[in-house]
Amino acid sequence: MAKTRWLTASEQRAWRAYLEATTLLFDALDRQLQRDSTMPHAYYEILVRLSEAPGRSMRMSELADATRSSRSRLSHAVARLEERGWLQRVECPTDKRGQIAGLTDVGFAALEEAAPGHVAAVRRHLIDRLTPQQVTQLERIGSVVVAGLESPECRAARAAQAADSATPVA
Amino acid sequence: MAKTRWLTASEQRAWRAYLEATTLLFDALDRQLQRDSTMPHAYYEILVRLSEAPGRSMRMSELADATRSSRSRLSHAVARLEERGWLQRVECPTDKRGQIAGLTDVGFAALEEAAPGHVAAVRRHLIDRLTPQQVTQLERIGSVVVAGLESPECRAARAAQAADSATPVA
DNA sequence: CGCACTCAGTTGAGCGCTCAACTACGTACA
DNA sequence: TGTACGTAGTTGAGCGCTCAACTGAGTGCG
Repeated sequence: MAKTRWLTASEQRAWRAYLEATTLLFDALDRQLQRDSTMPHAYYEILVRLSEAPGRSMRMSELADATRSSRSRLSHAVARLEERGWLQRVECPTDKRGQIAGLTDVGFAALEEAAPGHVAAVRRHLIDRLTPQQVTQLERIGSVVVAGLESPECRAARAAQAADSATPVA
Repeated sequence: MAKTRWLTASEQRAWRAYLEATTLLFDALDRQLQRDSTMPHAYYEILVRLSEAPGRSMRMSELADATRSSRSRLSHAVARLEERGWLQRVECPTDKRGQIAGLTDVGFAALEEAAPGHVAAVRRHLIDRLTPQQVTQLERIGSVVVAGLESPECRAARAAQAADSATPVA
């Protein structure tokens, strides 16, 4: 193991600014959605992705990938959303292991009601505070980071838990 | 209520890239810390702030501000950390309402052991993927957002819950 | 002083998330 | 065809966080 490369002063300023901004921002957005629309942000994301999908429905694993969610998280979340009547699960006709989650009309209405307030909050706290250049910079930075975390070695690391337990002795 | 100003295409790309990057990144960092050092990132932050404070100790509310945490969250977290023997709470001599949280030697040792792996992960997934210009851009963007969310009206909104319940009739 | 108000911090219920284990179906290959 | 492995999704225990309510100490003012 090599000697630790600590962050330089400017790297640390950047990391902390990003960390604090994100903590405050996500907390604020979650609070707004929970207060005005009784859902956490993760649920909102699920509704958005489904609303954009053809037939307003998707396979569970596609939906998990689209929302950057673990399968377990999605499974719990969809169960709760189904209890509310916002989603519905049906079996996949071509693969009996599969489930297809579909947005109901009630769920779509809930999304339509939640969206304006949420978008306003995203603007107020983030987008409208940035210059157009900064908006572009943020997109580039985000894309680079996503690409890195989606690379084969990282996906493997995320699945490692499963791999470990599936390899009892060697 | 004015008509909703939806995000433009480029704003939406930026917001989603940032959102996805942050979701993946924070999940990865949390997993790494939990796996290698048995603590969530929020606990790590508490240890870091205390380790940097004079006497390795701070008032609870200062610590809450420094970590961008709610008082409730901090209170729960400090209780858990105290159970592990990493922190210790003592009464404030000048204000009997106050508590001072101090890092123990065991807690400091836990931080020293966790830090290299965590910093390496921050580098691997974020800092080392960015150009020096992007590091600077990220700092500027983060600072602007933090400033906005720390402004009077936003602090008020965060405290509104307390204010509401403290005003039974009006 | 006495009373109302504010501030510091804690508490417990409820909920979403993680982890690990599990079921059940699909696939490859001898 | 059988067996071993991979894939899709679910489940429950445990834990951290939020919200609201609470205790108890400081503060302002008649």
